[in-house]
Amino acid sequence: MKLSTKGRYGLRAMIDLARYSEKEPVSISSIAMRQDISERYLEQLVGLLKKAGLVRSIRGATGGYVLTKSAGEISVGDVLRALEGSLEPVRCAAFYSEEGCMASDGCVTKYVWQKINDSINEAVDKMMLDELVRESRIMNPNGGSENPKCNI
Amino acid sequence: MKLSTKGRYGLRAMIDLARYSEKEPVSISSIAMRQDISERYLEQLVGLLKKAGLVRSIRGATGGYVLTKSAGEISVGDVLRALEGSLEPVRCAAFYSEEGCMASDGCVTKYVWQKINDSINEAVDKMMLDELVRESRIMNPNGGSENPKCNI
DNA sequence: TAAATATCCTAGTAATTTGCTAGGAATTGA
DNA sequence: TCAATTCCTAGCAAATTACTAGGATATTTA
Repeated sequence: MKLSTKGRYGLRAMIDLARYSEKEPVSISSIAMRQDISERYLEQLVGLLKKAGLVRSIRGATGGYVLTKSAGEISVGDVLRALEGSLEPVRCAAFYSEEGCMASDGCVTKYVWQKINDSINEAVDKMMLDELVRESRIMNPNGGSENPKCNI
Repeated sequence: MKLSTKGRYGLRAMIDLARYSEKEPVSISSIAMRQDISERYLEQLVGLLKKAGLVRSIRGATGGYVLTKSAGEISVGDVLRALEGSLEPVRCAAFYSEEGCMASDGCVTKYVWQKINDSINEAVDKMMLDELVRESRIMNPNGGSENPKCNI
């Protein structure tokens, strides 16, 4: 039940991007430097955020990325699902996904997975990015990593 | 953010065990047959449940396993944590676990991981095993797998 | 007492997933 | 033109997962 580095790094990157993209587009390299994430790997993560429509890219020199919506309209859930694919604990946990399961009715544990799925989604969908950006400015006024010395 | 087969199979096994161990100990092989799980693999899973103190073993012929407490006193959370180790989405999400992280204060995302962790634990800790056993008897009165034809 | 049925313990291992690195093409501002 | 950027795909080592396997130990029953 662990989040991968995609989710962990990607959320940090997104907070950073939200924080620094108000005046001008933010480049991958600047996020990578501040957040201490491999530039090449981060490229791929931001690619996922773009594919999900959370960020927009500006190509060429002085290019970079900006949010497509305000930080107050983007939830942690939006970000994590864009990066991790889905947060459901089991491949059949979302009520709409019958993917590969013939049980549908006779399955007792499916009820459990759905409850877990619902509670995760509820938690992540009520945390919005602007709140985390505010937090970041307070905790780390001079900029830099959202989690200094974090080796997790 | 997926549960492994340990958690998935293990919870099914535990529901089965709770359902059939009222009169006599339940053997690994009978659970394995009903739930269609590899006997040898299931041995290991039940070993984890025993180590966590949720079941007690009776060795020798006619032996098997029984619950150490009533099914109403065992939560889904107890079972899943016994099997998966911890349900925290990131290794620093539980407020007590500073494991490997030097950030403690300056970390913005930790707040997010804690919220997710709390919501997962709240969900799994309020579902008790007896409820699932009741559900199982209704859905599947003749016994057999908790999730027939489930290939997940 | 021997056989059958259990749990118990540890090691090995193939397949999958993760967490990157690498190369290079395309775009754009100065 | 050139430097800085995004964009796209492939490859790959390390870790993890999901088992299988072998065999020791305990207990009941014939």
